[in-house]
Amino acid sequence: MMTVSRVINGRGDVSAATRQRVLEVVERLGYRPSSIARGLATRHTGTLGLVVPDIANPFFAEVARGVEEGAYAQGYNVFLCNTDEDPARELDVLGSLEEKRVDGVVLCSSRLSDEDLQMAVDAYPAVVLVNRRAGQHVATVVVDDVLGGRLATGHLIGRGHRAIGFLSGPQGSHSGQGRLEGYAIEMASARLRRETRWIEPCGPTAEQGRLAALRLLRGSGELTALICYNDLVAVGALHACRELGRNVPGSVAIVGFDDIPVAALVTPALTTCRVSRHELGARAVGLLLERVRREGYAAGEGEGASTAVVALEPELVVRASAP
Amino acid sequence: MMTVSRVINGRGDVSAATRQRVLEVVERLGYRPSSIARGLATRHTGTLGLVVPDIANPFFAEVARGVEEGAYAQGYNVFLCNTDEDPARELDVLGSLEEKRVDGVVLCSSRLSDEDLQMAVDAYPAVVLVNRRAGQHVATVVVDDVLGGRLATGHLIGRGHRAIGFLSGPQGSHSGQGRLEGYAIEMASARLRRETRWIEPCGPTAEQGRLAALRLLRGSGELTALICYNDLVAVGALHACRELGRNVPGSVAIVGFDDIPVAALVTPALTTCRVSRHELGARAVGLLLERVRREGYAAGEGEGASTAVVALEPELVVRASAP
DNA sequence: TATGATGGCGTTAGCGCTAACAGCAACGGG
DNA sequence: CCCGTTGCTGTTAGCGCTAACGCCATCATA
Repeated sequence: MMTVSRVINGRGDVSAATRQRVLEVVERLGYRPSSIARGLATRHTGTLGLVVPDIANPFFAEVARGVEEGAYAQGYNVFLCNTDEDPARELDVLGSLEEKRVDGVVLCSSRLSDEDLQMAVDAYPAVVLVNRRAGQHVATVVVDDVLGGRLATGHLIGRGHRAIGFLSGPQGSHSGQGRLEGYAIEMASARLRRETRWIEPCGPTAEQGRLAALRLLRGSGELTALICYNDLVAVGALHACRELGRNVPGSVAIVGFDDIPVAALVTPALTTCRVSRHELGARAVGLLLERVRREGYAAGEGEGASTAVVALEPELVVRASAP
Repeated sequence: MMTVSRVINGRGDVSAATRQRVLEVVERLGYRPSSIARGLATRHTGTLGLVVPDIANPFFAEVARGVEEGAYAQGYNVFLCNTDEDPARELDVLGSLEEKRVDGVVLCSSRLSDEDLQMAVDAYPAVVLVNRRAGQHVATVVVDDVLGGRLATGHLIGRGHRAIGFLSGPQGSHSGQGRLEGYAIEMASARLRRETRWIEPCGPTAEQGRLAALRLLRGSGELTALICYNDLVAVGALHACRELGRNVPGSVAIVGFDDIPVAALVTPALTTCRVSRHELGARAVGLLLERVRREGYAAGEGEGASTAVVALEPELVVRASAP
């Protein structure tokens, strides 16, 4: 029995002959070692938790893909949990993952209060946060939204636009704030005028984007470009321009964010700011597994302390709506 | 220890006083029973496997959502696995799920050969197939594509169309075949002429849809309507019509399949045939848990034998492209 | 009063693995 | 010839839980 274990885990010394014999029997019996018995004995389960608001949201679906791929490559399986943006449910799934004794957790866009988040983080052997920060010493992967805002704004300024509007998305949105900040920075550094009325909050949907764009364009006819919170809002803005008889990009240039699939399919195709969501997930699971391994194999505080906070840089995809 | 177990699982007789005392201690210690130790003892892990080609594909993401929701509601956690449409990888993840001793598996669009599929199905306590059949006695949830094809075709016929083209998608596609069959049935029952050249296969992308639509419309100018394999192809057809100067829906009506998010956002908005992907997942996990429980609690062949094959009925969403 | 039939709780064993150590050959250097 | 060393394999104990049983009170029934 012990020898079998040694063969299967490839650890310890076993003669080639015995190894061969064991492998044959294993093959013949179709024997599969029980991961859960092993987990009980070793205190490592080879499982990770992935907590997202909603896997049906393409953003998180792609992140999940990145996470799963990385985990699979290293022999881990991942538990998928949806929180529905509900903090109570989030706590609940985190609890169930704890009972399942996962080796680590990737926690996306947590809606937990700072204290609850801290408690949750402490409860696990390893945690990586995505799109949410919690102090310097907890591993985190975020999108550099300020840079995104700067890229979009800088591109438009470079094309000669001076009066640039901003559909800033939901008031509480972290990414919206960051993008707006980038916009402000770039406008300021180009010494361009900024008007508060050029900034219009809106819901994150095409319809709400359309309405907000109508308000903005009617109220401030001088605008020649619009930066939109995300691509759905940008699509709404496109519809608004059509309604107002304003040509895109001739009369109004439009830039979106995220590069969702529709972005390339609407007419005119959207110029948009993208970050690889797949990479977001891949980096997160990379950080996580690094920590899991350190915890697992070298319990002695390795102190190799890799970067705890990774900020992914977005890039601008230039298409017809703002060439 | 045994009493604690009884309290936590709510089974067996425990006095109210003792229960209270146990619960207090559990609370104070922040004790979490180990799911894996329990799993080892009971041979039930409270975990399910979900195997999909690619979670980044919105179709499967929504199915996954349905599955996860149903599982969560019943206290199960789900392992997410991507196969990348690669049979070898599919076998591999199925193996790892087996080692994790999942209580059941939802297997989506399996690319396995019939024998491999059968072996995989036999290896688990419970399996439900989605979008793939494997004999009458293995539980399955599928989309009624024939009905979908009939709905799309019937709608067009009802609007007076007589010459209806069909962009039938990839040659090997199961759903494409079904939809085409529905088309044939409906055309026949309306005693309409059918031409082989009205049927044009194509890849499942917008670009390939565009090219196929160009071929079809140029070759058969008499067509007044196009049924498209899916919405992406339909978007391509829309572009093709624009290129050919043919108004949609005035000169050509277009119907797609799936109702992906773009469908409502393009102009004109797409008439399309939709089935709730969320429900697909929900039904699958429903069937699965039914079987898991039967296996688990009443080992005696309950023979309650609920329907093994569920076919979900699609519905037509009428929008501007084929009013 | 003897006789079950409970209700409440403890004991024992074992789920399937692995860590840690123990044993035993064979071998080479002193 | 002894002793350490290395290479291979077996033994023991225990990971944290629960199934199955056993034991003792208590209580209603014959």
